Amino acid sequence: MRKNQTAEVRKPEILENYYQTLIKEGFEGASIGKVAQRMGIHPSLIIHYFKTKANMTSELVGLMIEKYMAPEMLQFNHIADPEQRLDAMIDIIFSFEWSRTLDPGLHFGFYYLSFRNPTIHERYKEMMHGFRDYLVKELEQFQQAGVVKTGDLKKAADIIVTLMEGMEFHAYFLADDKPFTEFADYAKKVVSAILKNDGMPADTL
Amino acid sequence: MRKNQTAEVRKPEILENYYQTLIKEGFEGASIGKVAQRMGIHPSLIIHYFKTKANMTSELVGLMIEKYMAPEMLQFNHIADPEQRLDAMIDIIFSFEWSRTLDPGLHFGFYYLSFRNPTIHERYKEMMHGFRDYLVKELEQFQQAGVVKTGDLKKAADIIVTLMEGMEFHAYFLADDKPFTEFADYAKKVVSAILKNDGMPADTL
DNA sequence: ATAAATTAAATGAATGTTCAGTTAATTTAT
DNA sequence: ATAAATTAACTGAACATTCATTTAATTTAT
Repeated sequence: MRKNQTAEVRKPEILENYYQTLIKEGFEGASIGKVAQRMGIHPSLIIHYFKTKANMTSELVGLMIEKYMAPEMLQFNHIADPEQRLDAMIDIIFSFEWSRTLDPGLHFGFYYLSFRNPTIHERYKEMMHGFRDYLVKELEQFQQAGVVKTGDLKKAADIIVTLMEGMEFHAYFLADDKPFTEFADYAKKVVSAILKNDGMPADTL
Repeated sequence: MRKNQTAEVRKPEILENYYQTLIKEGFEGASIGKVAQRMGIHPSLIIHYFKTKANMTSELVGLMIEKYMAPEMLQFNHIADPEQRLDAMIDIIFSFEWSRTLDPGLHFGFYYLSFRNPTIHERYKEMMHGFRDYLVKELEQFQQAGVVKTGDLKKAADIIVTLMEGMEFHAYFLADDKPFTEFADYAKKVVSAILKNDGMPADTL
């Protein structure tokens, strides 16, 4: 058996296998031993790199944030017309594919973990804030272009993120056999109405 | 020495202590031993009543659903004016107190559990459907009274439940130090606009 | 007396972590 | 350029715990 892998290669490799193990076994079922088994290495090697399981979990969140924050999907600079561009953005945010950027099961798992693990709570907050702030920045441009008319961009962005996260909840607990798009389309209409302010009185707050 | 209790008393007593242990220790930390210790009884007594830990967890969800489905808060038959009654209902659903009917940490925990435990998934789905259907029924009355003008009551109810659940997410990941009511008020405006249909184009779906 | 409530003791499996030692790669000194 | 020194990757075995569960015995209420 040969060795040779630098830490730079091994650590992400372990994290990737941890991620897959978490998807397969859940947080209760995912152990260092199983990750090691899956990789054909010794459990203590994982400890060697991460010291503790908690560290490894924390570093995994870091990796996930990177993935989440490099949104290849969210690129529509090729669309010239502002309204079309706005619609394209909303389309993507409420698309099935976008909702599956992260494994929904794990996503909920980390939510829950946040309630007892301050480090993960902080990291997840950063992730959500990052996306919200990105939205606000985008909305500002749409506002200048006259497409977005609502006044409180931050609250509008908050509603978008909240509804976006709610899509997964809805799909899992309320949608039954209905396709994802059905309710997502409705949510998109709501968001459009808020942003474009078609008699939407949300500004009269 | 401790007194003998009948199963009818013991079982809910154990479930209540399991609930509290879950809040304190989380799903990873809550063991039969800790529940027993907390009650001053022997761990095997818990097994005697529930056979397995999974059974106990499943029965706990049943108890929680009962609590959730007997909403003492949601009683406003004393309000005669339909619009005032509708507003009162929305006020309660988006209130801090309502959001804390169940411990939010546990709530998320059971969400996550649902992804790997079909029984709990089914029960939680029932719970959510139950609340959604209750809302639809209420909305029908408001519709007949002319207060609610939107056409698709089911989708409207879905949005309400989704936003309601989203409130907890928002409070925990986006709100920072802002009071719960600030964003909740905004969400209420959105919901009102959807229901009362002030130029809200969600119906043109 | 009998059945249910409760405890006692024990089991086996799985866990994260430690520690000592081995092997390969890299750096340093000559 | 090469041997020695050092660092890093890696393994193996053992650890101390904790866990859910089983079986058997004992207490208590009726």
